[in-house]
Amino acid sequence: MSHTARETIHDVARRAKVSAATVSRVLNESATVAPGTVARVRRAVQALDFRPNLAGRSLRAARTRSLGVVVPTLANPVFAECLAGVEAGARAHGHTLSLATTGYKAAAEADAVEALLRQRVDGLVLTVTDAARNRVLDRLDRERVPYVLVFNQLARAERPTVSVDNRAAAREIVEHLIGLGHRAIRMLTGQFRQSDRARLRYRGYCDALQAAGLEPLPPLQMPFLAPDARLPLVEGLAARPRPTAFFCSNDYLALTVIRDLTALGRRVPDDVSVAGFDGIRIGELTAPSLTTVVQPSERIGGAAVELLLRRVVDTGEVASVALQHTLRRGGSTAAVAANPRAGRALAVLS
Amino acid sequence: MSHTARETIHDVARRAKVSAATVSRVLNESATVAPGTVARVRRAVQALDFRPNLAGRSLRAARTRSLGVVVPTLANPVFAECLAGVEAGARAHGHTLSLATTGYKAAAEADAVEALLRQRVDGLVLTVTDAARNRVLDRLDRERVPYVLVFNQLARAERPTVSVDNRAAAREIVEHLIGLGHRAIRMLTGQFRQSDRARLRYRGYCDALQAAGLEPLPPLQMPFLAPDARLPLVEGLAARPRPTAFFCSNDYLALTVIRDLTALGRRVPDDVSVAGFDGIRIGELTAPSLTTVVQPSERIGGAAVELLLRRVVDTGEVASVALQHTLRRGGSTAAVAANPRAGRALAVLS
DNA sequence: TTGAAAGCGCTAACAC
DNA sequence: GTGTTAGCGCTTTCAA
Repeated sequence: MSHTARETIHDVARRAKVSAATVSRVLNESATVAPGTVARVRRAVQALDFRPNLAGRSLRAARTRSLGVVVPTLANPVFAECLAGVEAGARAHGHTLSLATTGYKAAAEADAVEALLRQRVDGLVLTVTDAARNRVLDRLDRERVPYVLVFNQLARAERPTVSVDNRAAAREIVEHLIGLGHRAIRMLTGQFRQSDRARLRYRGYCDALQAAGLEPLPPLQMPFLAPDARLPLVEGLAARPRPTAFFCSNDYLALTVIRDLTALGRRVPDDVSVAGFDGIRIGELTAPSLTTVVQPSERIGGAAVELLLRRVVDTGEVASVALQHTLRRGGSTAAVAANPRAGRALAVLS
Repeated sequence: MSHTARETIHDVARRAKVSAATVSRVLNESATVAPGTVARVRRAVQALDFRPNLAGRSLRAARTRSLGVVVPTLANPVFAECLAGVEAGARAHGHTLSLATTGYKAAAEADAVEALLRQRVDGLVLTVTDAARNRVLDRLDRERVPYVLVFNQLARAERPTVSVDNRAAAREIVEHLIGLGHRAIRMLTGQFRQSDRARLRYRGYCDALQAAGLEPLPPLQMPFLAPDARLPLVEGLAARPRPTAFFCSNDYLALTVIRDLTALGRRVPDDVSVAGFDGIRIGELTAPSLTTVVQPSERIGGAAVELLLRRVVDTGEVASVALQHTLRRGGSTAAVAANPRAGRALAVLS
């Protein structure tokens, strides 16, 4: 054993000349204890520097006052921001947090959840690749483990989620691009298989184009963090009609794409416009700031914790929360002149 | 209780017609068990979908196979990147992770550590405001709790740390600025009280200026996330000599400063140069990319876990690791012409 | 190679 | 109000 063995509740009891049960009552304020006794116990706790062992407590009490969080990656700040919200919420409610990441892999999702359940977390906050068909979530349902999905969104609210309206939001930002005069707009996403959000956002993209009487183009799917991630982009640039704008399924991808476009000799926003989705804080700091859909990621995390701890979840009623998104009209989106020459957007900062 | 009670090790034992002790031995591979018995036990585990309760295990075994992480904030991606490294390391070693953030507040540091110790984590990875004089760390030392500091750096390696050589790295980046022709270079930092790293980096700044025969200027300290954070910057711009470059104690601050400078009508890098410290990934994606010192943040987190789990830490020998930094020469740092007119840097992209 | 028994630290049920 | 008792689920002696 590495660190020194600590006093137990019995040591405190002995010193305060009470029973262990009474110490427990004082510590948890779980029953009325005579003021004098409380004082003696508190003094003993202080004197011995007593630190309750939560393993003992949770074994007996069958709850841990801990929550588990499962997100695909921390490399994308949108998840870090959400995590910050979850952490603050958990702390506000006196709960601790266990964290696992999955790298967008379904097998890793199962492992992460399993590890968290062995710890007997009181609930889970997670973002999964596909919320609609998901063995892990099916299991959680069967075992009645309270959980809330964040960012994931379901058609008929089959599971508890906290998200924005992805489809409507995507439609809005693409309509914004269309409003700027763009006609050839292409969507760039991660692997659809890995993100139900991306699929919804693609539908929003289609909605916007169709409403404007334009033909939606197939999405360009990029691999997650792959070295040759630039290839699909080169294809996209070569395709006809020559795109004047790219709508990316998330901000992190959008920033990468802007960098790659620049490296390929295209000027953003002068030659081509790029819009994102997420509203990560860093996107505000680029100049001009990234045009995007802003999700309240931190509040999404906080709301998930509220749902979980208010026990709204395991009373059987599925509570799905849709939070409001906003648009950020950054300067990175160039307006296209009324009749742009094909493949060349005029640089008019919006 | 919310979720259904699960089978215990005794249920498995009964089904496999062995004792609980034998099941434990199979699960932990802690003793040789007859092959036939192993098979029967494994089958029973499968059939019952047995999930060991880690609370029971840790109570008895006096170890949890969990690590605690304490960082100031997740809003700054440098900590998220480090956390990703810690998480991957912990997972690779079969450990789970508990997370707490402190908002750079010493009181919150104490609370976070206390909560983690009640969980009896096997070790801690943390970034504190001040590693040299720190009651919480003193306590951890006294109680022989294994821990490793990340990013914090100490003069005489009094405590185990993983960091870059902050002073030398800061000196290098400032020398880079000087090499570009800058003479009036001002340092912008968060509150010194909240970051020993910032103090070391200021010394590196001073080193560079003095070596070049220039007079170091006092640092401009900005409050963490305060709404009036722009004020010190306005002062800084007004001061004489008029600065042509700012060295920021971290990238997140640098990006904020670039945004604020732009809002104040200064063009970066044309009118004024800005350099950062950290090398957060997003900084690469801005155009032109942020000039900065790159710390291997993810590797720092991973190395901390290695130190912790290799038990290098609690064998008494303090192991401090200095990892190599690199410079990223972004385009955001303008070179100053040989004899710049006062307060006006010429826009020559480096 | 396996089982029986004890106990890790805590709290809930019951008695007084 | 407070103490006694029992036991949460697991591992670790010890004995066979």
